[in-house]
Amino acid sequence: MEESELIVERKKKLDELKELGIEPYGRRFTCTHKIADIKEDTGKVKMAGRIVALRGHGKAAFADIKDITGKMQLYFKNDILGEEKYEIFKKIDIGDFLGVEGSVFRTRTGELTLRVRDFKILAKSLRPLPEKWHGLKDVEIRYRKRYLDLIANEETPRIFHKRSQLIDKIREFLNERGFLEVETPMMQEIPGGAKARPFITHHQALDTDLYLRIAPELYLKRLLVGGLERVYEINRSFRNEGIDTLHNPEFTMLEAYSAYGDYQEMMELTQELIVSLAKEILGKEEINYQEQKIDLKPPWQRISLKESLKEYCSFEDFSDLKKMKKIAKGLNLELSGKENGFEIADNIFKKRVQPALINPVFILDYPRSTSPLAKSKPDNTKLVERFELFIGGLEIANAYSELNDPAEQRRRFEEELKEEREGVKKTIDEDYLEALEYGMPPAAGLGIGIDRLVMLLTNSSSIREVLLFPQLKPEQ
RNA sequence: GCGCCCUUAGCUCAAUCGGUAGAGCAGGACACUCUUAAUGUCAAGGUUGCAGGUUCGAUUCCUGCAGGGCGUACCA
Repeated sequence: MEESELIVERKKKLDELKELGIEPYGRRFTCTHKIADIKEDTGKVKMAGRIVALRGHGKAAFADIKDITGKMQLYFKNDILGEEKYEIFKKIDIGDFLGVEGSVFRTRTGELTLRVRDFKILAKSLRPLPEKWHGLKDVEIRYRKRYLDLIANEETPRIFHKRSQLIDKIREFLNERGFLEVETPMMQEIPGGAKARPFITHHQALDTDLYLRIAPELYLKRLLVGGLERVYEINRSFRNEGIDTLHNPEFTMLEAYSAYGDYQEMMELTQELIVSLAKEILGKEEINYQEQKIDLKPPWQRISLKESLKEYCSFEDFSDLKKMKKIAKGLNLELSGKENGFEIADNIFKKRVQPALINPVFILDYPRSTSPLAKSKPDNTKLVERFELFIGGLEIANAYSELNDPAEQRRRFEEELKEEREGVKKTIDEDYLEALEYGMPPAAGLGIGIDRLVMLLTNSSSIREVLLFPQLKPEQ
């Protein structure tokens, strides 16, 4: 590819600097201040950052320099820097990293400005930055070259600060309550804990196929067997499925398990956690998400799956296939005809009910057939003690009372085996069943999609906006 | 996977009922020692995503491909 004229120009300056004996890629520079800490009465200042704007005035110039804490104006003046230094300054481009030294003053217009007495080039930038005023809008470049997005769009670093803060607060919240953070295998012999298509990889030395985990669940519950009563993990899971605004092949999940609890306890914990996160990060209990106002004030509504379908679609009998198919048709749902009652109901739920769940709602009591790791309800073995949490129409959390009866668990796994699914290894995890046979305390388990929670708290419409490097097809 | 839409200068955007692309920013030259989207003057910058087709002529119309966006399906 032909090199752009803009790059040629910058390389020319690079060479000229080298000829003057200036190293354009500097070393350690010790700062006395970050930009945000600089005040009018701050004396001598040494700070570093990236030049983001230049305004020349013949024998003087203003520049804006940016560090992680903010932006400030620099004033370069011929008779302060000296002729020689000023000539070097003229070879500075927007995008260069500079270490500067000087004293603070206010300009005539009142702007806090650093009068530069000396500076060092810390890194020469060879490529032009995106436009200063409109930023970088091309979504593809924003995702592929996130570093440019971070430089050009103020909102982007803000999102990732919030994301980091959120995960921090989750850890704090759980640690305070006696949960132990653990790390369990991402490469698993039998991918369990969900029913998604896994990624396959191969270990050479062991000469065995391994699967990237689709969920950490079965390993975390082995830890309950081992007596670690409260454990959690915040890390990636991988699902080899379609990519859209809510799904990325690798995504971050919180899974937490609490011995001796049940899904009711988890509802309390989940509600408390999310409310406290909103308060800490946004400073309030109301959030705006995609033109919707969401009120997080507890207590949150709890309604069974059946009741929700009754309320929004006026039917409640999962065995009435005829009626459900009619409703599905009315909603323009494409059905293959092979779906069972719940699958149709689930489709109807997703199309009709879920988008209406703006304020937080716990949907309770799912059919046993779709929840092979959940404990049945004592009064109705067709249903399990499970909830999903919806906020802003997004599925945010999934939790249940954990099934700890090994014989029942085996029957559920066997039921599951009957369902064909392409690309999913159909193997019963005997090791897990063995662990249950040693005895696992009754427990509550919770999974929260961290990416979606971040979407909610940053008002992002796509999961890609909250992932630094979302998955895209390779170029070309 | 399917459907619809998008792709023009480094960036942000114009334009063409088919007649050969224009501006701002950035970059270059000159001027300018308090500007802040600095200013003024001048010059430069493009295989209009890629490959074909129709046409005297395609950036525009058509087909295919690539990448992206949105929707839909899979993701219990």
